Amino acid sequence: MLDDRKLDVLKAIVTDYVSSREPVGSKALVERHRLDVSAATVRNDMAVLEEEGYIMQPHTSAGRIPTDKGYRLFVDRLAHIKPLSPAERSAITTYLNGTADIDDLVTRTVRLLAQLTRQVAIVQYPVAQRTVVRHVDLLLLTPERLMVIVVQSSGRVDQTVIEAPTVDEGRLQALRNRIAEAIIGRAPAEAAGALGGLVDTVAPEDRPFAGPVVASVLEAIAAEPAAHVVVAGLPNLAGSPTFESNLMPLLEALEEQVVLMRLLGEAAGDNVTVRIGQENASEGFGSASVIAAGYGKELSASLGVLGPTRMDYPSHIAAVRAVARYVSRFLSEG
Amino acid sequence: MLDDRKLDVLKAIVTDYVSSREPVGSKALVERHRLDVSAATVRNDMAVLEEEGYIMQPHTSAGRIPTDKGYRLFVDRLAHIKPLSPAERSAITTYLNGTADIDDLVTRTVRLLAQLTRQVAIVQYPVAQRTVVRHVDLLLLTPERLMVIVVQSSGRVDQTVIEAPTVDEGRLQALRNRIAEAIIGRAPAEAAGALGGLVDTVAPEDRPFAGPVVASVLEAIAAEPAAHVVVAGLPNLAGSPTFESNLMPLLEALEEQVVLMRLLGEAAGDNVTVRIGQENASEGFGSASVIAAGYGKELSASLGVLGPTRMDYPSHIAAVRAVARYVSRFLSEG
DNA sequence: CACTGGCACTCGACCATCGTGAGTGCCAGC
DNA sequence: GCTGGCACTCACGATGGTCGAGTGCCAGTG
Repeated sequence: MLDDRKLDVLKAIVTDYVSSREPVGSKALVERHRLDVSAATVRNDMAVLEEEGYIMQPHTSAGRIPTDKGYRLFVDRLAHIKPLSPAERSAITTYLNGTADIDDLVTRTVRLLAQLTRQVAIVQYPVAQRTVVRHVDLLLLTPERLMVIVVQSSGRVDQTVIEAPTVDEGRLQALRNRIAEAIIGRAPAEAAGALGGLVDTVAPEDRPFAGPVVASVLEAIAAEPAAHVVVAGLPNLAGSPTFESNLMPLLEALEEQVVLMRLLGEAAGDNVTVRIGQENASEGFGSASVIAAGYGKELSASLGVLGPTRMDYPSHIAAVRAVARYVSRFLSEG
Repeated sequence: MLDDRKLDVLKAIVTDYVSSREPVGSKALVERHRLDVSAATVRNDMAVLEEEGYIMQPHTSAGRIPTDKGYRLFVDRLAHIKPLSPAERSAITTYLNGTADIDDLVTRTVRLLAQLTRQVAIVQYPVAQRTVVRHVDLLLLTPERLMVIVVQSSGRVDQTVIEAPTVDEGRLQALRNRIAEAIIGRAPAEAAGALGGLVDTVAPEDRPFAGPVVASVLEAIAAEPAAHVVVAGLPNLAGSPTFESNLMPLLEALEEQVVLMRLLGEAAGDNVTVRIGQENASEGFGSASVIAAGYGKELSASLGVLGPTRMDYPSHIAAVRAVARYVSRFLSEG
């Protein structure tokens, strides 16, 4: 159905359209690519490609532009991932070296991606896959207020201030020790179970303060770390004529954490996934593509870039993959 | 120079232009406002106002629009702050009630402001004005790694994991107690001073691990909490023709924390400050106005909204002030 | 049979022209 | 000092015509 030359034509159309942003015609095509056939022949091929739904005309007597299906074929079979330039490679290392903590890492990563691809970058905060409770502290702030601190192996620290009836330091520490004994070294789910019966076993006179304390510990280990997402490179949207016309709904969507999460989707390992145009589950992203990859291992999540369907897939796929790998290495090395 | 009627005319021009977004002419003015004079008279007044630099014509034979100077006069002398509607008032309370922590408070506040004003909202994370060290904990994770936890009265918790030579629990706790004694209840600056000489007084054999521990405590209390700023309501920019033409530099600027901080400026107490057009220090915000207010007391910072110079000052000033006050109350009540 | 050159046709982009009307400044009169 | 009247200006939108890139089709050729 599609012989090699037709595939070449499609490939040429995609690359030309991506770089010129304008519908590409048969004549320009034979000039810019060594196709070794005449424009008329290319026209015939284009007619077939159009019939099959890989390309389309924005209006009669204009050049052709790729459809979602065309891009898909291009990404799956025609594009070979373009290795990063040395400059880009070194940008990644210099940008990420000297990272202080997770917050910093995420911030730097999202900026890096936005800069490398000149698209909108999206990075999800890594969430711990396995974590255990490592430390519990009860701390008298004032006679009526105490702070509950729970530290997990993931590095997560929850602290809550609660009101509680007056209690002396000794009984407080006794309670702390009992709680610590029950949950330290355990995963949140187990720990919650172990805490369940604990209140019943404390002396009745201690229950008024033990109750709230245990409750807040439970809350700390139960609370799903809010899956958090950060975005950078929004200015790059404004440069793209594709989006400029109706920026508003897009910007709106990009302020919604939920939408962003869905866009990144599930990413397994550091495989790069590409979602083109209508393939995106979310409303309003019909003319956008997302290139995403997972990163990290025990601490893991997704990152990616979003741009117009007319984007430079070979380069951007390489960039996303490289950044994901680098961040993974960074996380596992501490 | 400017009699009452001229001021009335200016006021009418500002309000009409804000609501209609179109240059306003003399005829429309007398029709929509009870000025009790003819259009010709208004034209004379407008000529004076233009001469004085309060209004201008985008082109000959078009209506007039206010200049920065005109808006300034309007804000300072003509506008009376419009009380919030009951709906808005209740929106504030329902939106902010049920706030869990500082993070949550900031996120909700910025969204609330964006929604109330339909402009870009900017909220700075509150930073502690006065804080004292409240708690120090040294925690053996593995024989070679220990976690240092420092809690300050601001609610801030720093935890760091450091590598240290093997040490037993007893000597570790002894060190903890000495550190605690030296710094608990003190402000960071004093505490740092008190810690300075401490290493010299520990037994020489303990120094290998005492050194790093003290260093990390110092770091925890020294580190300025990064002044952090969040933004919401960017979609509202896209709706405004003022900005739509050159969105890109604006979006770029709004991704820079430093720029945002400068835009909010120093806000004293909960006084509302208004910066109109060129009054903004930052480049590229010549056609934008910022309404900002401080909030909070011990924990304090600034918040505000950014929009086109052509914005509804009376309402937005009211909204910013109300939100700032509400958030302040929220913070002081715990 | 696939490819090519030629040709008529289509249709959006671009440009110049022109009428319209809102809005102005000025002036004489009340 | 205010008003009505009047001539003038100029952005805006509609109209229409030209231009050219690009197409589809067809007959001819190796």
